[in-house]
Amino acid sequence: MPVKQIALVDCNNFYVSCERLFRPDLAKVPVVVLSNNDGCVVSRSNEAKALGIKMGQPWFECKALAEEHGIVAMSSNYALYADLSNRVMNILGEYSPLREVYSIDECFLDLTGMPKLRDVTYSMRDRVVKWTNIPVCVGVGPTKTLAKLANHVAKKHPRSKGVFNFNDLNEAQQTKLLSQITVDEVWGVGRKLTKRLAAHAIQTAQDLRQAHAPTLRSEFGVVMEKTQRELLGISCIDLQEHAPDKQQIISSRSFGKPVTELVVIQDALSVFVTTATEKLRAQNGHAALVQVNFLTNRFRPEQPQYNPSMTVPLPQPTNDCLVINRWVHHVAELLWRDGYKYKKAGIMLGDISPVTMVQGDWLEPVMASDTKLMMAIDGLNSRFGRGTIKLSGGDLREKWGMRQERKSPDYTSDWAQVPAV
DNA sequence: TCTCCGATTAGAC
DNA sequence: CTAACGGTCTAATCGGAGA
Repeated sequence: MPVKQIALVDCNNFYVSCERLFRPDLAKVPVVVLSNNDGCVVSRSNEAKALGIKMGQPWFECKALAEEHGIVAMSSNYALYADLSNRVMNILGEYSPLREVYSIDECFLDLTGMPKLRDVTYSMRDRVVKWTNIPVCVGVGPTKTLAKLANHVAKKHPRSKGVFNFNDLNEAQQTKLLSQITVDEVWGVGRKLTKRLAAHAIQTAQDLRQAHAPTLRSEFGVVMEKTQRELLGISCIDLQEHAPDKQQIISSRSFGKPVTELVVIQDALSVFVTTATEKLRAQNGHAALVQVNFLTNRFRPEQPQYNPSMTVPLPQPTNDCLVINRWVHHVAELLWRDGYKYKKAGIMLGDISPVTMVQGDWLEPVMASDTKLMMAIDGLNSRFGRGTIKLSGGDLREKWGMRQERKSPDYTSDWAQVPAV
């Protein structure tokens, strides 16, 4: 069996690249995109990276530097990113039916056996930029982990012109390359493991590859063992063409300002229930438990802290937002304590299983009336926009909604906001 | 003592 | 001028409860 050719295509600075699409004036300017609530930096242009802005850095910490250098910061616009992501993924899907959309900006493709592979990978890169204006890099290797590393090489070395194939290296070249890559660049090795590995004198990808396997297994567990085998070219992580159904669905948000009233949190929770049950119904599931939690601001340790959470089993599994909302509101009352500044709240739907049609009659499957109502709600919301039909009327969003002071217009979902040509 | 289950940890992006 | 540090998800592992 020939060696596999697994490609990882990764969009460069994805959110920033999306924002630049409709703002060509930002092409050479340092740009960052902020997380929800304008909290921290989640995407940086190369110029912003060069100025020392760190991934995940709180935005207020960057403000002085930003003003000094004219860094442009944007609130995140997920509708825009999701739309552009779909366009990129559709283009890539034409190169191979064996495609795993791994994240909003990354995609694995199995290109094994493809003639003129080198030309194909360059063509992918060119076509995506040409058709979407989103620059991407392509890494190829015999396993997903090595494809990831190859992508890292493609990004880092300008000489590669955005494409790098690990399979083109001989044994000695592989060893040399992996010795130059620190172990924290390896997929699955994060901050904590990097430290623990260092204690075993494992500093580079090559160190990890040639470490004593049984020791690695007993000290670091099966995940690390798989990572090592993947570095050796033995595939342990399969391509997942179809995303599996979710086992749990979370909806939570930090508030724009501290919340001190139960009704305000209740209002937020209703919105969370709406979005969570929409996702649940989209995968044709129902949940058997729901969890509610509140959090105070952990970055203000001088303020009184209270982070309650309660899980309730539902008497019957359901995906009905009205039913779940009643439980959530009830639990919220039980958890609530006056005198705290709440910073965040959320719900989690768990113990999810597929809905099986209730068979009441051999000819006519019975559909509960609440199911029909939910389908009607989903239909209207998808046709006329999310929020057309929603729970609870209290217009309290202003009291908890997130800060988004620098959001770009909805270019791809609202004609009225597209700039005139 | 073993098994099950919820909570915790570590990772990714 | 407020207030000023994300959100979702999975798999593995840990630790206590109950059989």
